[in-house]
Amino acid sequence: MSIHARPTLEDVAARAGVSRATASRVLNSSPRVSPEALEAVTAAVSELGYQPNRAARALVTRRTGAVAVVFSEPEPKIFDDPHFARLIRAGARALADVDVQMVLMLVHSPDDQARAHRFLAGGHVDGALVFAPHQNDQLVSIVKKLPLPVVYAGKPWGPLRGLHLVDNDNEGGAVLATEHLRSLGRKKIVHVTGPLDELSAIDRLSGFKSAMGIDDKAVAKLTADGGFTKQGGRKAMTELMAKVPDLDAVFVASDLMAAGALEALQEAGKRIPEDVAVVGFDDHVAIAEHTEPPLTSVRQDSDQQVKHMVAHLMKLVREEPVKQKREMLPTTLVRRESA
Amino acid sequence: MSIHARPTLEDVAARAGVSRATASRVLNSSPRVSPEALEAVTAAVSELGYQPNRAARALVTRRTGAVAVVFSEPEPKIFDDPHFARLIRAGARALADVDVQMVLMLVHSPDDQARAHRFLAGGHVDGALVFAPHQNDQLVSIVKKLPLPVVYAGKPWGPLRGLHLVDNDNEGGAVLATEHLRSLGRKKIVHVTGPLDELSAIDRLSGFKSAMGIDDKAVAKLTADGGFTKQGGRKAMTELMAKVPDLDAVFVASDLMAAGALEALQEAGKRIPEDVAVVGFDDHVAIAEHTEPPLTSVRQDSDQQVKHMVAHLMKLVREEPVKQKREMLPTTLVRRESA
DNA sequence: AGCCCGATTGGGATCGTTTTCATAGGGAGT
DNA sequence: ACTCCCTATGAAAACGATCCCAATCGGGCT
Repeated sequence: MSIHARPTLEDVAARAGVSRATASRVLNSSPRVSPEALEAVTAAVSELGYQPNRAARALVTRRTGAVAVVFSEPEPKIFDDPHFARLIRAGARALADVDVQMVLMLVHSPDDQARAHRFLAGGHVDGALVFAPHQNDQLVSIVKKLPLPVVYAGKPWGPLRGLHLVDNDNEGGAVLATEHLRSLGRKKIVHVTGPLDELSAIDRLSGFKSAMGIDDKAVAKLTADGGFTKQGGRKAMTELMAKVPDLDAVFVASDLMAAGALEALQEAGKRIPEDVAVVGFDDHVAIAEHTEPPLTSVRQDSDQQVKHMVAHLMKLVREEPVKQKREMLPTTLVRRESA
Repeated sequence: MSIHARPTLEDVAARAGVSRATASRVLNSSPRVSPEALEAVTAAVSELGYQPNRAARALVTRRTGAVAVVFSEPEPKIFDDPHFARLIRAGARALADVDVQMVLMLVHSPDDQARAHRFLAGGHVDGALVFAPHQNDQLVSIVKKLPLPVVYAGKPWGPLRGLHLVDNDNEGGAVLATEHLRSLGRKKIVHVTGPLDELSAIDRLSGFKSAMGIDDKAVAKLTADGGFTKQGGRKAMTELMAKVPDLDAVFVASDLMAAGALEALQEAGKRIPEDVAVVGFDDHVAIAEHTEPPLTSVRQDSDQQVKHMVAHLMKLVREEPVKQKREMLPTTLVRRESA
């Protein structure tokens, strides 16, 4: 090995006085190595600052050591919603922890879909984490056909048969929120939903419904769609105040919408929580702690979700058995001042 | 080639009736190949749906086909500031366009720095795009020592000798903004700065100073630090209203801060733009178009900046000559209603 | 002593490319 | 007709890991 070249396994083996094969076994923590060999190789590795060559390894193991993280979302939301930034960050971290490279793909247009298809089919990654909540998302049908391990974030639309996913307990969280409002003695509770082409929004709605013990017809009178945006939340809240003038509590299906709803309520002269109690969803700290008053919210731990997704995916990639295809993460209520 | 295995170059060559070497030459668009061979190979490639094996290629070319995109930013900002989401997205897109994988690294803690160092030194990527605007950022000194092509976004702190970077014309943009306010006949113009441990903030300040034609002492009386956050902008604005009660215009060094400043002004009963004209910086559409009133702002095109960074980096990676180490992108004024 | 067995080990093939080097095949120039 | 060169080609050697397979080495039994 020349002075400037990076050391290879050969160099390590030479230094440790063993063969390449043995050195390799140490690196892959095979049990069939003597303690002395193990020590010698370990020492050589750290003395030389050896780092395995990914490409060489990938070539022979037929694994790339990279996974794709795919966000399928019509253009603009990725900018506005801090939720995405958080998920991306969680992904970067969780994957780095298991020493896997993350290939980030943001899919907006049909063009992007085609590109994603080519890439995923091209064997450039060992698996994929897919964030595609919307109904009729072409990407999901594309990905389903691929012979590639995939773990979804939340339920994608369509049949779930055979899909691996990690979901938050949206329904349970909604029940928690609603029951909390009821336990405060609130009688007229309304609900700002997310876009109903996302199952997370639907699940939250159905949690609300069941905690209220009402049917579809009754529920329609108590809800409005806020589209998971701040503006939308504001608008939906205004709408609900017109529809249900005597409302005294609202469960809003996301913190971002709740921030909008709070503004609408306050502009209408309502005091929070005296006149109207408000509960959000996400417990997105950057939002919930800075609203006026601070927002009571249902906590879903996205970091945790992504971590589970990664762990799950790595099992699939290594063809280890997984206990269950679908994991459900609990949600909890975080009380602040708005309810 | 078996039925399910991905085709290799060997398969392509066989089908085209040439040797592996010739097929390879076609793929790398070498000039030394006959038209017939070219056509035959091209046809075979598309018939078989061949995609080169990255690992094999990486192994022999000693290039990974991946670059790191590194953000060095104390924890929380990455969530709040939509600017980051935009940069990340621009990076993902620009790199996908040149068929290079992006490895996203978010560096917050010293631990992260160590990890980044190991990774970058480990030869896992061909180069890096570095976003590290702050003073005394350890990461920059680490990265500088690495024998790795690097392109910075904006000027990192410290000596620029030998560094490659793509910067926005912050100073020019600030001049544009300030002169626009003067041309409206405003007499008492103040400035909300970004954190002065970032050179972009300093450059904007110095543009303001030179357009106002005043010295450091005078400038101190007309400025306050808003830290590039919304809350900070609000606070700085309040401070300035106390310091300069008769102010009739403000140039705010970012749109996010401008949103906060607008709130502060309006709560103090000022009409925009009648009483106080406001100009922001960034032209971050998601913000500037939705403030009340819509915000006049200095446009810097981050997508373009990232694209240039990628192009620049790829030249370095391929060891092609670059005309100039430092590129400066123009900024323009976008008029809306706030000034 | 002779044999077997399990535990370690090393040799060498292999993964799919790129790239060097040698060679074949023509046309141009004398 | 013979050389000279230039172009297009193919054979084969890398690149740096993993892993199959055979070989070695003791130790425990018979």
